Amino acid sequence: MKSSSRTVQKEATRAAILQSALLVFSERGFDGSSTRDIAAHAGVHHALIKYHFGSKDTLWRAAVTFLFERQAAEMSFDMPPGKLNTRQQRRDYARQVLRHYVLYCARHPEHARLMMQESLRDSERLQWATDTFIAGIARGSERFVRMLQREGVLPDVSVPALVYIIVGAAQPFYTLAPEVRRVWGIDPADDAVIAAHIDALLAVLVR
Amino acid sequence: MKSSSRTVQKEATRAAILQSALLVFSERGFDGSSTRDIAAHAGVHHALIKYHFGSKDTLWRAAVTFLFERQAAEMSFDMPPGKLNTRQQRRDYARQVLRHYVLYCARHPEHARLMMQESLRDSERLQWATDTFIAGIARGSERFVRMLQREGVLPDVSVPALVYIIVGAAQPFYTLAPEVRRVWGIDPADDAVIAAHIDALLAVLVR
DNA sequence: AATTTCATTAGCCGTATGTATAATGAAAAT
DNA sequence: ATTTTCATTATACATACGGCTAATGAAATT
Repeated sequence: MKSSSRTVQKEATRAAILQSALLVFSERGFDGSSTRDIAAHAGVHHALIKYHFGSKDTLWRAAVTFLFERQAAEMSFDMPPGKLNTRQQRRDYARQVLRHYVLYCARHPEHARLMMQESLRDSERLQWATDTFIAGIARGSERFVRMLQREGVLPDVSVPALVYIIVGAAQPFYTLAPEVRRVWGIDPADDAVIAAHIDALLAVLVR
Repeated sequence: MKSSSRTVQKEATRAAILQSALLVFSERGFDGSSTRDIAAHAGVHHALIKYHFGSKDTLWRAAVTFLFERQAAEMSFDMPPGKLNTRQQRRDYARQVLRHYVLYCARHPEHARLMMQESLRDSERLQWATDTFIAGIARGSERFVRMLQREGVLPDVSVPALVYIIVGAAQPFYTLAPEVRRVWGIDPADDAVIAAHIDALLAVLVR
């Protein structure tokens, strides 16, 4: 565990580039982002991107990996063991999971922004992201939705459609925050606005 | 009304460029799209973009104008006059409007794709689009939602949140079609899949 | 104190970009 | 038949891009 002055600075530089990449990639997409912009935003020379990440493509993959690992760390879809016996308990659990998911979307809108950019068209990057992260999450979402369907919390309709309805109800309000601000004059980063959105989402989805 | 051989060909070229721009802009975003790509995809020389549209920026505005004018032509939020007296009539009207909106999203996924790309960050283009088109549509959506709230069809919660929940429930299933295909193995362009999505959306939203 | 390591920077290369101007040639007008 | 119009193409230009190599210099090691 070496933590020399140089090593610390190196990690700081790497982290700064990664954070800058998250922001730029999520707002401009892969093709619209330039490594020079990302480097400038991080306050370093653009050659450091090759040094720390190898290439623009590898940097993108590192950014996506960071996003999904953070999501896995902040979100936990695991059911509390043996505590989901009654229907009311499962409904409360559903509410809690949805609430946490919306809060994650609100706190980290760049996650959905970046992935959305890549999911608009098929590409090798999308294939890698789906194989590596999204497919597993989708399987978890499917189990979650089916459980709620068994309890009558969600209607007994197409599961993929329901998953995208839930995700679509949660994400766009924050990913499209610039539009929301302009059109509605409210700020999706405001805690009160987030609370109102959670209320609305739970009122619509959970019954 | 002149329709000489040259004029006809000119309009055909203009239309080909516009359609190509819709596709490329919607998949790659403004910064990620190149006028040479758009021209090549339309099978014409890239200098014709300047000739017909002036600049890349003006071409983008022309594409957006085309999208919203087509939406206005294909969608009609106007209520059938004097036919919305009973609560059941209004509920059926809500179902019909939502059904048509989902069908529009399914038929023309490039519309939401293109606008989404631009709504991820604030820009002069977003400001122009909101002022010119989106603000008016938002006001119509607000009236629509409030009407459904009065009827008890939608819960009495934040209107902007509800609008984005509805739009988010309808759009992403089609804008993110490449992801849906990879992750779920179904095709959101398939009529049966669309019908299932509409059923799911109405079951969740309209009560 | 001398040497080595290595994170960072400077700068080049081939290509791609948006835009502008001149050239072309077939259709339209005379 | 000749001239004019104008949609289209060819070409040029300055800038920006991703990727790469060499230079730098301060920290780490000897």
